[in-house]
Amino acid sequence: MSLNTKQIEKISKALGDANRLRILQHIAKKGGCGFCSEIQEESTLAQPSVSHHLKVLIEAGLIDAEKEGRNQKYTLNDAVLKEYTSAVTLLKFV
Amino acid sequence: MSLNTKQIEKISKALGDANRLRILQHIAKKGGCGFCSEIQEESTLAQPSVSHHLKVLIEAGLIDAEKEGRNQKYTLNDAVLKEYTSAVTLLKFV
DNA sequence: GAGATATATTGAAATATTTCGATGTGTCTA
DNA sequence: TAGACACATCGAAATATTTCAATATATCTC
Repeated sequence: MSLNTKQIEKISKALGDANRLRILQHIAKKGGCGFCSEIQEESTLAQPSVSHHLKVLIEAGLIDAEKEGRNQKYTLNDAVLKEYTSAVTLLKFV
Repeated sequence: MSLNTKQIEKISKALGDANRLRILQHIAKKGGCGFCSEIQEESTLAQPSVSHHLKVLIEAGLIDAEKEGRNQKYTLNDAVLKEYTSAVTLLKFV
C-alpha cells in the first residue's frame, strides 16, 4: 500500500505544527503508545486544542486511537510514517 | 548539521501543499534541477502563485535558486530532504 | 536606449487553521 | 443512579495561507 499525493499532503500538514510534532515525540518516547492525559500535561494548550491536534494526527493516519475505559490510548503508526518518509525521500507518488 | 523542531515544522509545511509537491517532483524528474518557466507551464496556477510556492520551498531549504541570465534555475537540496526524512522517521529532533 | 521577456513583490480577497470557552457524551465510582 | 472524570464536539475569534491582478525589477535583443 503506497501513499498518493493527497495523503502525502495531509501527512505533511499534520507534521507542520510544533505541537503535533511534540505529541508524536512523546508517544514515540513512551515506546509508541501514549495517553491523552499525559499529552495534555506536557502541553501548554487547553484540552480542546490537544483533542483537535490528536484528531489531525489520526486523520493523517500517523496515530491510531483505542479506548481503554474512559481513557484514550494512542499508538504510533510506524508503517505510515515509514511509507511517508520513503515516498518523500524519493519524491515518488502519484 | 541536524534539523530542529522549527525547521522540521517549516519543511513539513512546505511539503503540505499539492502544488509544491508537484514542483518538487518536477525538479526531481529533471534530475534535481528545473527552471521556473517549465514549472509554470506544468501548473494551472498564475505566475505570482508559482513564484510564491517556489519561495516557500526555498525558505524551507528544500530547493536552492540560482540566476541564469533572466531565467531562474532551481536545484533540489537532497541533503536537507534526507535530513528531514531521517529526523521524522526517528522523531528525533529538539 | 526602447521594447520584450522572465521573474519577484505588493496588496487585497477568499479560504483554512488554530485556539479556547462552553457544552455534550460515555464511563467509572460510590 | 448521581456525581466525577476523561475526552470530543461546537461555535466563534484570531491568525495564517493561498491566490491573483497590478506593478516592479532585472536582463536580453534590437
